[in-house]
Amino acid sequence: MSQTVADLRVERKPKLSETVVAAIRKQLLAGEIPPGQKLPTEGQLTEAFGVSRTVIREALAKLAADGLVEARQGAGVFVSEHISTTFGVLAADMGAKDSVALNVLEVRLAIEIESAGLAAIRRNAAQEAAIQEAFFEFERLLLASQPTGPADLAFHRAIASATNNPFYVEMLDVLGRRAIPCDVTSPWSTELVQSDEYQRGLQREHLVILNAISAGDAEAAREAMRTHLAHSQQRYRERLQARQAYYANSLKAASTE
Amino acid sequence: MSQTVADLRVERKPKLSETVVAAIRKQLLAGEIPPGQKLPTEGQLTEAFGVSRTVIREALAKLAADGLVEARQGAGVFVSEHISTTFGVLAADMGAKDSVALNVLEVRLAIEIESAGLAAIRRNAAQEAAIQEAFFEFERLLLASQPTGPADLAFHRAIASATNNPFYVEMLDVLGRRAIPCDVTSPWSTELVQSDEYQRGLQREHLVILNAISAGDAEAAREAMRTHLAHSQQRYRERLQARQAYYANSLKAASTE
DNA sequence: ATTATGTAGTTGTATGATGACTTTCGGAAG
DNA sequence: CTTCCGAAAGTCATCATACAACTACATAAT
Repeated sequence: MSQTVADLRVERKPKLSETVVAAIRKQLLAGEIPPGQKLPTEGQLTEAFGVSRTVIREALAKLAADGLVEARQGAGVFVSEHISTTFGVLAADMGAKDSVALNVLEVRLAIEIESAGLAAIRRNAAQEAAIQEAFFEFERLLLASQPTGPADLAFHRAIASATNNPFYVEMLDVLGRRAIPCDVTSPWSTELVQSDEYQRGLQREHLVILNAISAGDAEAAREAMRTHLAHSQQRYRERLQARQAYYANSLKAASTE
Repeated sequence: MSQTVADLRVERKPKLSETVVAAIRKQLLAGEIPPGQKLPTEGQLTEAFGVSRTVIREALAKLAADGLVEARQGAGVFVSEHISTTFGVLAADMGAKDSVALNVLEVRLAIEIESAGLAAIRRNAAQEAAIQEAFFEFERLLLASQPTGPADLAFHRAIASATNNPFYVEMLDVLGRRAIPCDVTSPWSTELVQSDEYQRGLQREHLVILNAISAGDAEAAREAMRTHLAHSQQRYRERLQARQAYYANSLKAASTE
């Protein structure tokens, strides 16, 4: 049997509750609702999201399982105390400075290396499918010459999700917002970032990670992720130097003019 | 009688779905349904447990969130393949808070492993001395039969500091506040934690880490830290179970009174 | 002022129905 | 006989509604 072809056919089914979970989680991590405060009632959320109360309840149950919120019968659903404060402080500290960005990237490296190893051990079929889907989405965008940044982020996020430890995802969300290797919105994102060769290299590294996770080899997955992020670090440094050189040149050009 | 103080006890309202979750989880742990196999349908479970489908669905959603099962629309609910490695099996009877603590501890594990590796490479003389100092301080306190918790924390903190990346220290502070393996202030910190043999084991593991960092061997440092924290995880689980047993006993004693 | 009580609001549970998807099985075509 | 196709049954996902249990707050009674 040729299962290779069948493996490529991975169509994911996003459950409604999952999208609601993602939306609410985003708001909670952004600190839009202070800890200890009461969330909107299930009825209000039902109207806001345009889904039935069943979906809302399932989403809230998932968030409660993750420890982000806790429901009290008759009173309401409340934001847990410890979570938001934990990550809110970190997020506040991370300014837009590049020196900070490099350090943050290094912390993110630690998180992702371990999450890759755990994902290799704990992933289930659906989670593995999600990782594959992100990989092929990257491939598709690359062939279509479209920005691949979101797919790259989705790839790493799917891996974190496959650890079945919600904190890895939250950490990645908080850290990733500051230091994304493929941030195409950055002002100094020149053709270097979007070059085909550059992104091909990314995909090669992604493939090694994907294979290791699929094979359930934690050690190999960690090592693959380590080299991948180490390379990302290197590329990031090069881009910083390139920008620095650019400024230096423009400065010199201005002085000679 | 002043029941207000006694309200702190674990007289929470057990939701029906939680009961069902515990029952199914126990069956899964017992291996009554082999991995990859299909669970009874929601309808069958409603009859078996005598509750509504709402409760069954919520219970299954919680189990799916823990990574124990996965539901495929139109097909059924199946036992996940990699059960033994997830935290779900540990969270059998413990509350949500303990489960969160274990997850946080796992994230801290990722941070510390990498920080050990970086410390081995980047440490300067003063930082290496600080690590050694913390190590010997632990030794001194141990011989003096005094609490070693602070020294243990200082040891890990010195390593994080030796990475020359301030975020590692900050990260450790934030996470450590939640789940400190050597929290002597905990009510369930019995003689198990303070036993000489227990702390001797800690020191042996510390020594391996210290040697690797001094030798500048990043790989060895990471591996040593990994085993150290993995053991800490194991000890933490045992203490949670011990506390659980303690509460069960006190409850039984209260009922016979 | 304090206590008791009621009332509205919220979450927890039950029930029924419908849509979407998967599997299975039988029949038709080759 | 084998292969392909489609109908049908089984199952989860979602929706809608209703009631029960509980909480918080306002109100009334002492």
